[in-house]
Amino acid sequence: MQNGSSSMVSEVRVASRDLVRQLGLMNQTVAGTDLSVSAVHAIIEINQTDRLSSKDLSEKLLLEKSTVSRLVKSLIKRGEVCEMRSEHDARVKHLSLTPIGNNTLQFIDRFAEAQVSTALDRLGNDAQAGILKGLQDYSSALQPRMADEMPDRSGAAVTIESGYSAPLIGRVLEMIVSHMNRHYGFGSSFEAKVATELAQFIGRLDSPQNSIWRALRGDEIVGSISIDGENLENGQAHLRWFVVSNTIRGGGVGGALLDAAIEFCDSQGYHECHLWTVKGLDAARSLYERKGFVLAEEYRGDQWGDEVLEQKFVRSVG
Amino acid sequence: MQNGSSSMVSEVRVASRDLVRQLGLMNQTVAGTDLSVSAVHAIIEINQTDRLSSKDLSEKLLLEKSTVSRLVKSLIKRGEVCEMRSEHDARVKHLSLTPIGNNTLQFIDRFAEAQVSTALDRLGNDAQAGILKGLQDYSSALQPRMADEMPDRSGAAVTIESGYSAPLIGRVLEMIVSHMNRHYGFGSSFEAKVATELAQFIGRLDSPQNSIWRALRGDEIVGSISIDGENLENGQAHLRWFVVSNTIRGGGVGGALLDAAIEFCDSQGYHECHLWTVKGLDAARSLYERKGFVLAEEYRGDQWGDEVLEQKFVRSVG
DNA sequence: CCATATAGTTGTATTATACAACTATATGGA
DNA sequence: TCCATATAGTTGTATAATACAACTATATGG
Repeated sequence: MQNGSSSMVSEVRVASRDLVRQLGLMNQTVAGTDLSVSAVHAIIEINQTDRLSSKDLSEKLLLEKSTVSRLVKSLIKRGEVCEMRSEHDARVKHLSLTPIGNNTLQFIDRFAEAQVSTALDRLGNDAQAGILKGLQDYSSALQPRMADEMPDRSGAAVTIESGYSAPLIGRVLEMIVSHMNRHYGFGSSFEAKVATELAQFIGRLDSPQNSIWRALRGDEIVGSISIDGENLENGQAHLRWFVVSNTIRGGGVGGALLDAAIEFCDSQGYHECHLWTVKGLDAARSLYERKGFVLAEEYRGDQWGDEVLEQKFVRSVG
Repeated sequence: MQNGSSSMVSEVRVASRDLVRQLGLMNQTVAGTDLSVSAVHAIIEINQTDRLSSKDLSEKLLLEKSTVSRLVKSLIKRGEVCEMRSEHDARVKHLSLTPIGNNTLQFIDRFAEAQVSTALDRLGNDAQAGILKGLQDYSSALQPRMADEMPDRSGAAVTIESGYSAPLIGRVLEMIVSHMNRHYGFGSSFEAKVATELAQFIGRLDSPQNSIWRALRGDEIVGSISIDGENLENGQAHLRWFVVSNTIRGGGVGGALLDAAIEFCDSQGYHECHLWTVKGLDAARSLYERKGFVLAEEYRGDQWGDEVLEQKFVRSVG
């Protein structure tokens, strides 16, 4: 497992910050227009995709749907965009640019093209190609990858088993703690806390309210998830210690673990299943939301040691 | 003069947009925090520079001073930043991070480092280096360059002369029209308009209210500027047709032309000098502001043909 | 000494983002 | 077929950010 070197990472960050400033991304208006970044992106996307809906736009811009709804409304008011109700689904509206919107798009294109080509003209062809490749590699590498969307490089089959097998506690600790240490600097007190609670939980596995699953690649434990039915109020399950090894890419391991946990909750008749995570783990969030979890709360908390921005997700049954 | 190819430019733009979205730059909060992009940048800068003032910060972030003042005020209120009045200048306050601010900085660093290294780890060392170099090249190439800050590649001396010499109208037209065509798509009607007005103005050069200057490199006209004293109200001069050739880099040609025009205005007793420009020409804007021009108005206008976002700058004497 | 410049603050206006609740329409299982 | 639930989009609400302009306090140089 190779890490980008600390100096390389720092320098990428410096360059990224510089780009943000040069491109005016902190300013209220961009591209020589009186439009925001989001509005400029929206206009470009609306032009590029036939029959684009607000939902599509929200997904492309990675913005919340109400934000997009208001953005579209504002652009319609300016005369830049018009909408037409879909013939197939009366809820959906297809967005397109008006002639005014097309004028604005042309202006934006000229402005941006001039800006970029002015920059590129200062450099030779090799450097230009390097810029393009670097930007493309970086942006695609930044894409959140859901565990079950990436091809498994090892090619070995992974199975999901319920119950304990050695060295489950150690493996779970290793995977969780190395991740949290790397991302949040959590150290020994964090690991001690998790170990104590997990060990205590394993001692409670004989209770039908609790269960644990492990993902196995051969004999190797590469993932785990637990449902603790004794930790919250009656009728509420606590999804805990959900982790997939960094060596796993794809194969749907995370999704399968989550499915197993959810099926257990439903068959046990839990009304709700709660989990806590740290803001920013977008891949995990996507997976939770796909499985019916909804963000219930967000706060600064220290349940994992140091203070982080915590999110609580809840999946409710009826 | 080589242009970045149209396809190359488009692809750089696509990748840039994608980066904006992946990095969450359109979102209200970033880096797993409840802070804005600007606040995160501010915290990082305050940590990096001893005795940083608000003015310094405003220059680094490329944000307006009142925005920075409020941003700092907000961070102080949150307990992240403290300020200390300078011993040398009672107006200046030096900013530093509090222990709370340092905690936040550490969180941001970990978050960003994990994000970047997660992305970089997906790629080999060559691609990582390519990303870094591409980002660095692009951001530095995007830096606005003032004409008089860039070394003159030709090495030949440029002189400023007043009055007309052939083919002044043609050269001014060529420089202005190719620039505006490239940046804004202005075409034949624009050129006809400029030619008519410039030719008419040359016919008015015998009036002591008007004057024109040209920058000469040998016999070649590489820049020009005009003051039209009959175009606005009494006491107001109209600075028109200011242009420097793309082949000129540095040598202070733009500044020298502007100085000549300003000296003329002052000696003629004009109370004000007005000029119009297009929003987004940051290099020109810097130069104007350095010479005492102040943004007076900004609006959508079409004085140059197609509709653009126009800015009017005014330099007042007493 | 004083007109002017400068660093920073405040007045004012506008706008953008997101959580939550709501409305209208679609869907699929009983 | 019906109805509980899901979905696309809108609105309520709150908060915060950005910038032009005017102001206050301090510095500067003729």
